[in-house]
Amino acid sequence: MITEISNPLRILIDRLNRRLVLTETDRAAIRLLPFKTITMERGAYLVKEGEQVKNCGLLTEGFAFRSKIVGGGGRQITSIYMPGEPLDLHNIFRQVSTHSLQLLTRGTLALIPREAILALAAAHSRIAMAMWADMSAELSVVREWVANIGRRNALIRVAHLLCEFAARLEDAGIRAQAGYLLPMTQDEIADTVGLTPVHLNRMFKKLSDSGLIRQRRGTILILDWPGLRKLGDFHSDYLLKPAIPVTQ
Amino acid sequence: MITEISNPLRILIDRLNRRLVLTETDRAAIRLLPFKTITMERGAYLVKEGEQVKNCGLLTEGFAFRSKIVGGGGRQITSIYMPGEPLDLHNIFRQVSTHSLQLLTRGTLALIPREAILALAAAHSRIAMAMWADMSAELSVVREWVANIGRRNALIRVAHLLCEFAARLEDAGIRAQAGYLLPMTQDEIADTVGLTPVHLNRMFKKLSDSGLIRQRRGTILILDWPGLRKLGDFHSDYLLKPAIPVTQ
DNA sequence: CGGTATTTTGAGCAGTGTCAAAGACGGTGG
DNA sequence: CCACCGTCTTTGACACTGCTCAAAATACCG
Repeated sequence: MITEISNPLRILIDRLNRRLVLTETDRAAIRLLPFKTITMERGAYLVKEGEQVKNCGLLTEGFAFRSKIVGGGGRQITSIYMPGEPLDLHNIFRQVSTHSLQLLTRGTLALIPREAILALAAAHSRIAMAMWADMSAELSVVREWVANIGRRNALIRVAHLLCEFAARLEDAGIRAQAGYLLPMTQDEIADTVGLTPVHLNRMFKKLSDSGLIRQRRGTILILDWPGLRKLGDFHSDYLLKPAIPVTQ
Repeated sequence: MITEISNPLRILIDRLNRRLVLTETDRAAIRLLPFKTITMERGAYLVKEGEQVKNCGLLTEGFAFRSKIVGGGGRQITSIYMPGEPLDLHNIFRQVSTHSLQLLTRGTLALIPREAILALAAAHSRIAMAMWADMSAELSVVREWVANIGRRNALIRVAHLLCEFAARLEDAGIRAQAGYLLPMTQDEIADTVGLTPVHLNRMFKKLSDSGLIRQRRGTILILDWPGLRKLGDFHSDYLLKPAIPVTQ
């Protein structure tokens, strides 16, 4: 039972199937993918900026993030990945990664050779489409981040991010609307929303003081979900929607 | 000859082929896609936030952009599209658009029914993969924008955007490194880089004063490309790379 | 229990935004 | 061809958000 659930390929199938309904043939093909499982520590690099990408990682446990270092030395996090999400479907079409991918917590990954994924997609169009759809969902989130960072002030920006995490965790089947474990330091959150750690901290305090959340290291308690949602200008419509069936 | 070149489906084939090499069968299938051509004025909406998406647009002439309105009324532009680029491969997997798509200039589009694209991709895996790869390239640009807006100051941010446009235009076969027509008002550019029009204007002036560029309405002359590149912390590696062949 | 990483607070400052008005440009109608 | 008008750009003065630097307080870990 546990092996069933924790089988990485099963997780991948479920995930893709939520994007676009797969046939039994598709599923069977995915189940044949070669992979190896590894466990890595918090902070470990899966891919470094400028490195060759050989594998596509599937995050079976733990959290990860993608980041980019700019000229001045600043770091910007451009995606956060939650347990069960496939990584690096992104870099699959390029030889060299343009940013880093690291674990936010200790985590377990299934590494699938890039070539195997490409061959699978080439052989099964629905799988290619599901991966395309998965990337489409990710793009949608990244666009929202552009809007969030570009056009919302610090307080709203932080509130928005907290809402997004809650919503995505719920999507992943983890109850989070009342609060959740957020395995990020304030430094990391600051690099996600384009603020200074110091200023981020002040915004957290403001959110706490207004009774919307309560926070301890790594934990966010949401005391007033509607309020946080409203303040954060959060509308979940940019997130994943139910899969569409493809009638061929 | 002209019909050859301006045939929207030929443009689409070329574009996808740059992402991932297509076979003759794939090309033939694309050539059979139904489409209708329309010409629209500057500012016209292709899709509005919240609207149903029925077609996938291919921009044969002109420029377009995608934008999102946030709660406070601000607008953030999340993508700029150049002539020859396919639009809305993005929204193809969702019933309702989460942002608007508008023309930046008068432009011509080929509208291809969403269903036809989906059926095509389902029937030809390489085409699905090419579209996926195309979206991957777009995601890469949007990520860079997150880093640009989140972690670079106003001056660098603007310089970076100007470099990106030059590079993308060159990619599209338009000589631009010495200067180009940039069909955007300063208001629009400001909404792209997350600045106020007033402040954007000052940054433009600064770039002019330091001899890097010269600008007149809608035209950017690049006087010192290496200098602009350096100031703008611009490295083109996040942009489109040559297509990879798929050996199946 | 000590050492290190993280969070919190303070004070002062810089960068960017706001508001307002003047200039320039480009299109239109007479 | 000119005058007018609306849009876009430019400039100024000032306010405020968010950043910097520095230090203290707190949590975590061996």
